[in-house]
Amino acid sequence: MAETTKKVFVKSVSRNTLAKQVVERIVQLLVSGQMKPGDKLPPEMELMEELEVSRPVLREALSSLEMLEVITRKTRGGTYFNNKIGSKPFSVMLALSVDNLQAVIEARMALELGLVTIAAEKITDEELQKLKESIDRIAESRDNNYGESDKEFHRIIALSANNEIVEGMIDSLLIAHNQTDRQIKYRERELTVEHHTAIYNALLKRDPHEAFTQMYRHLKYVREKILQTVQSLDF
Amino acid sequence: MAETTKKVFVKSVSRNTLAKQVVERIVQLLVSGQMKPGDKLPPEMELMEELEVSRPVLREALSSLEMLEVITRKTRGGTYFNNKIGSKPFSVMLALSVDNLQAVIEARMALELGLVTIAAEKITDEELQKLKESIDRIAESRDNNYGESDKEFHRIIALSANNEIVEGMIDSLLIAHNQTDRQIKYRERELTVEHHTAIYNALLKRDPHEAFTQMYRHLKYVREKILQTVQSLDF
DNA sequence: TCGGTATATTTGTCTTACAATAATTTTAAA
DNA sequence: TTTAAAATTATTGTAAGACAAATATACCGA
Repeated sequence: MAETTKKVFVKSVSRNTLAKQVVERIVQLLVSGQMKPGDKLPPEMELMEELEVSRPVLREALSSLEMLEVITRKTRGGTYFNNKIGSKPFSVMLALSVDNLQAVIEARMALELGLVTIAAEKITDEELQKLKESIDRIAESRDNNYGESDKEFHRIIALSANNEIVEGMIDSLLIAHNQTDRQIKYRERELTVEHHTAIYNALLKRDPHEAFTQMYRHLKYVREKILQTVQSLDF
Repeated sequence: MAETTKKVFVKSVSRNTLAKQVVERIVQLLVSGQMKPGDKLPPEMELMEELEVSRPVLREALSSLEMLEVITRKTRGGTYFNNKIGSKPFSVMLALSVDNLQAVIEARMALELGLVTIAAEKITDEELQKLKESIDRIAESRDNNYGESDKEFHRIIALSANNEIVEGMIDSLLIAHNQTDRQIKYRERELTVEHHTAIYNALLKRDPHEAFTQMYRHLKYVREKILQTVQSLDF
């Protein structure tokens, strides 16, 4: 408590609240390797002393980290670093882009094009099997309400890339244009099945280029379809 | 203050703190279209009343939203919704994956493969010009210290896709394996220039497939190089 | 050994007070 | 009248302390 001769010099670009500094210091525990994902953090009382901040400030920092899904807190159970990146932060952030449908679609495009390429390198036989089943479900659907199976198809591919960082983002993006998706009147089932099958076959051959090519064709179609539909709704 | 007969029924999967609920409600203002990016939020006092929570709880929620770069706060200036998704949240979250270099690289791969494809549809002449300059800087560098120009090349392409959602993520990813990047002893300048030039030419032709192909070739090389290097350091 | 009960630890929420910042208004000078 | 300086005030930032709620742990009895 004696001296407080620090904190003088960085008056950096974006305002530095105490809570932000605390977040930064806690994150550094991971970056510097002092703590690892899954580790338990000290209780708030200890952290307050160690970091020399009041409880509200500390709690603002911890709340933020919890919202970012970097930590998990449980009453009486303590606070732990999570093991991998979560998906909710993305959906929250995506709220800023709700009125920019094109950005959402193209973000999804960008991700899926990359992921299908990597998936072609890695996909397992079981995943291929599940892919096939999701195609069959679409083909057999009598009504035109196969939206869930459609999403499932894309989700399986994303997961096949087996990348913990990007996994969460896909879901948020797929969900994001759910609303629009639902408004597409003519679901052209046969075309969807044809596209999906082509992608599936490319993955079966473990051919990254072909997988990319087929996915690109498919997503260009989806993009056009969605943007068309929205346009006709807005004007 | 009279009755408090609500909040009874959802005891959902992940524990619902008041702060989280407040975040959700504020985000809904955007999703429902009641408020738009750039809009000013009511001062804390009003929000407390409206949402019927104490100030610390409200402030935990606002802190979280600020950390997610969904809002910006300024002392005495008020609180505003931001206009687009930011990049810092990603770098914070990435802290959980510091020890998973492969995931970082492949996340970058996935994103860049998709982005270069979309960039090929959209890139402007000015951006092409800047790309060419960044290649020249690498070619002319006498030492082997062209890391910045290298990153610049990839950054320009990412920005050319002109997608506000993905923009932020690339920076975080490029920075993330900066450390490793720096440890690569043999920077094979000529090969880098050759790869970059091939990508540039594809973009010049606005050829998405060719752009993808060349970027894939390049990134496969980068991935192998980095993983090799790290392996030789760790063991 | 098992099952229930009590205890204590840890996170969750609220109230109040004051500090710091900067937008706004007022005042004074040119 | 315009401009610049100074005072005011609205708004966010930080702190302290108290109590509530939840539950992991220890304890006790059957």
